[in-house]
Amino acid sequence: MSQESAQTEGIDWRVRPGALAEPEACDIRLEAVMSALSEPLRLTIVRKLMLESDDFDHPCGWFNLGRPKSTLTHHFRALRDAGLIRQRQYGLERRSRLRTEDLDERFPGLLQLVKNWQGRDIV
Amino acid sequence: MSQESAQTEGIDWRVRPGALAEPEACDIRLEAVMSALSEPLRLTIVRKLMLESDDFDHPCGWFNLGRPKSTLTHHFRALRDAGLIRQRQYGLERRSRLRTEDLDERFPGLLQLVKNWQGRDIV
DNA sequence: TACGTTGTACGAGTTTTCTCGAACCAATCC
DNA sequence: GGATTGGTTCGAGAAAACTCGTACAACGTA
Repeated sequence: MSQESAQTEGIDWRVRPGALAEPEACDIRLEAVMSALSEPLRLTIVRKLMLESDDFDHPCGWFNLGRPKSTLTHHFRALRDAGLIRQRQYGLERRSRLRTEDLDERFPGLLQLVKNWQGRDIV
Repeated sequence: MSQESAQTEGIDWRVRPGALAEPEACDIRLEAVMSALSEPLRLTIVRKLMLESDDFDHPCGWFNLGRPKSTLTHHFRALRDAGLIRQRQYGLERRSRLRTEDLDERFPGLLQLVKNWQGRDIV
């Protein structure tokens, strides 16, 4: 899914300027969400967004994940493609936020599972 | 994890005769569960067990999945290793049932997500 | 004993995912 | 302009997952 083709896929970039391509809420698939959350690093990201974000958007650096930038790009893209996070361009930074409303509506109870997760320390 | 070593891992085969090695309820990991459920065929299996099993155990053939036997072995083992199903040997058949109580206790709401799943038809 | 049934183990081929370096791009700031 | 910053893309290597054929084992039955 490219940003160029997103217009034809129903995403209105005039309403959410700077937003990167993502699936519509109704197109978020359970398999994709499960797959995205099967990775400890991505679980960490989602959980941190949920517990510490205070409704603001955060750039990748905020997460302190201790991995090279290209690795982070990979995982954030996986989360965005699966419909878990929304990313917007703010100047240099690409800020992420959890799609809480969409996920709660589509998969009620899912985020609570992530919230209760006790992962082994990765970082 | 082999059946031989399971005794030392805390599974008491005298209490659940014929049961194959599986993780204890408290050892079921969210990542593993998510990974197991990221596969449409396995989602299908779990959902079918949940909706149609009537509390009985079912052999692989019951599911009518239209895949070679070795493929099914692979997926059922993945589900068992992740802690989603329990398998017991009944003579020739290896019957599977969902670990509903364990899953509801450990990850409340998870099974409901699977229940609501609308997968594309695979079979 | 021979056969059909249910399922395992092994191995191979294919595909996907993860990881990360290197080069690069765009915005900001001195 | 030049350096810094936050991030992308590409490509490659390594690891994992999926699929399936083949061979095999155990059980029941004719």
